[in-house]
Amino acid sequence: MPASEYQDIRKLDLFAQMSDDHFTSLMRGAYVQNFPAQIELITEGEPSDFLHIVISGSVDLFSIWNGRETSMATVRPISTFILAATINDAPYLMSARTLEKSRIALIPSQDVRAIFDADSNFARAIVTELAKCYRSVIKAQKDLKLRTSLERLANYLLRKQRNAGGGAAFELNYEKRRLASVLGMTPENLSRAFKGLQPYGVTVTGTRISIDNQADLVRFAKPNPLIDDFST
Amino acid sequence: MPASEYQDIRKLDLFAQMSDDHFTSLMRGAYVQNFPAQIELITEGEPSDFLHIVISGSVDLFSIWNGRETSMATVRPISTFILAATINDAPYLMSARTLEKSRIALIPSQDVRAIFDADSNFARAIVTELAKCYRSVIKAQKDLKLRTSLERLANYLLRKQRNAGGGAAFELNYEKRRLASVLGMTPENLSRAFKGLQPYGVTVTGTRISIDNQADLVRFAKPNPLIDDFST
DNA sequence: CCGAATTTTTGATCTGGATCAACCATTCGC
DNA sequence: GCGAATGGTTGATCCAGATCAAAAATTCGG
Repeated sequence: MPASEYQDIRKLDLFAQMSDDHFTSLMRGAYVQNFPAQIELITEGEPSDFLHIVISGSVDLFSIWNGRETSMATVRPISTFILAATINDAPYLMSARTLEKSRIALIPSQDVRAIFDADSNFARAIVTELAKCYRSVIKAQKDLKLRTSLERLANYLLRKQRNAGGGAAFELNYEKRRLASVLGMTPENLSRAFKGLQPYGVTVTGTRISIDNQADLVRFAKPNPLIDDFST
Repeated sequence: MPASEYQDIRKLDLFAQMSDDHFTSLMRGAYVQNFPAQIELITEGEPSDFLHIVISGSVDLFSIWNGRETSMATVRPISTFILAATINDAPYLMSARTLEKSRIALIPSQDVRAIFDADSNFARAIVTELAKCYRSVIKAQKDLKLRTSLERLANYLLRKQRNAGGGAAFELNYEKRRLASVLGMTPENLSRAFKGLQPYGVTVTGTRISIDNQADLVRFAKPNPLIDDFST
């Protein structure tokens, strides 16, 4: 692994406080890889051999039962996924695929468990991360159960806008059918939903979104930190 | 706190392995209270001052947005709730209210965080518990998103049957309206769903369920360990 | 650049489950 | 034991979103 990347990982909340020794031994078995879009990284039911960390890009966690598929969550940089399975040495509950070109770090699960027991700062950080993951799932569930698809899209656009820098126009960086899946709806309904947001000043040109009337859209979307704020 | 309850709490996975000293000091700041039905215990958005443990009765975790309310989970004895908020010292994401007369233990969150740092067995137990909670939420979400209400009920009955010893007949120990809420449907639809399972050999007499054709019901329900097995 | 494959959009229809409104069946307080 | 409250069932209607079908737009391999 390149030294610069090594330092980048070291800076993550998860690893920042642990001892040098432990960090080094954790990284000895780790590697970082680039993946194109639409690559299946893990499959539900398999044993959890590696803790995954999204360095850049984004990953869709999804699940299949009886021929039906549903998207469960999106993981964005910089965050781990399948931490719970790693910790409990249990099979993955979800499959994961890249939504776009992504850079992923993989750390052997047994190393994570071993160092967890040896380094209390690392243990503390794991707990914080796990609690964060738990809370984001709850937020996603609230988004899904309390909002219509139109409201979900409106709030998604506002979040996206914010982490694109806050300007009126920004790029949607994946295909609309993927976005539909992420938002828990069909491509047809996403298309209709975009039309439904026109009265609130949203214009769509290909993958470019423009929010022409911020106040109106916010009034309609009613964003709420207990659903939309990923930092808490 | 009565000695028997003290022992019950001590037996929880979360507290079983920690030192006597630390357990005692954790309990010193704790108190136990009886609440009537329909009392709001916590409100989403508030800071998480106490870790809650349901000793008897049951508690509904729910959330409200824009005038709409949805039930997120039901907590039954003996288990904790809002552990993630306690650990991260973050605001509650859900509100909680008693469904029936309930006895609840409250442990100051700052004590939990302090002992977490001092007792590594407790830290380990917290992580395991948190990972378990995370995985149950994921399973519940898969149950909800991938299955129809009829399929959810069928799988619920099979799980319940297994817990009750595996015999063909067993008692439903919930009121049906509570069961409906747990399964994420209205009482009306639960009633219809029970009728819908008759062709698969399910008969209902009051709160007594009888599964007359196990193979048929299993073939319809398609239970899956990655959704229905609460132990992993 | 061109034709084919893939997305996206639009329109029509269907469906699972919610809601509303009655009507039975228990349970409970007096 | 009786009326009232609560819980459960049944039927009718409604709605968000899925599905199906087909046209329009875009992307991509050669």
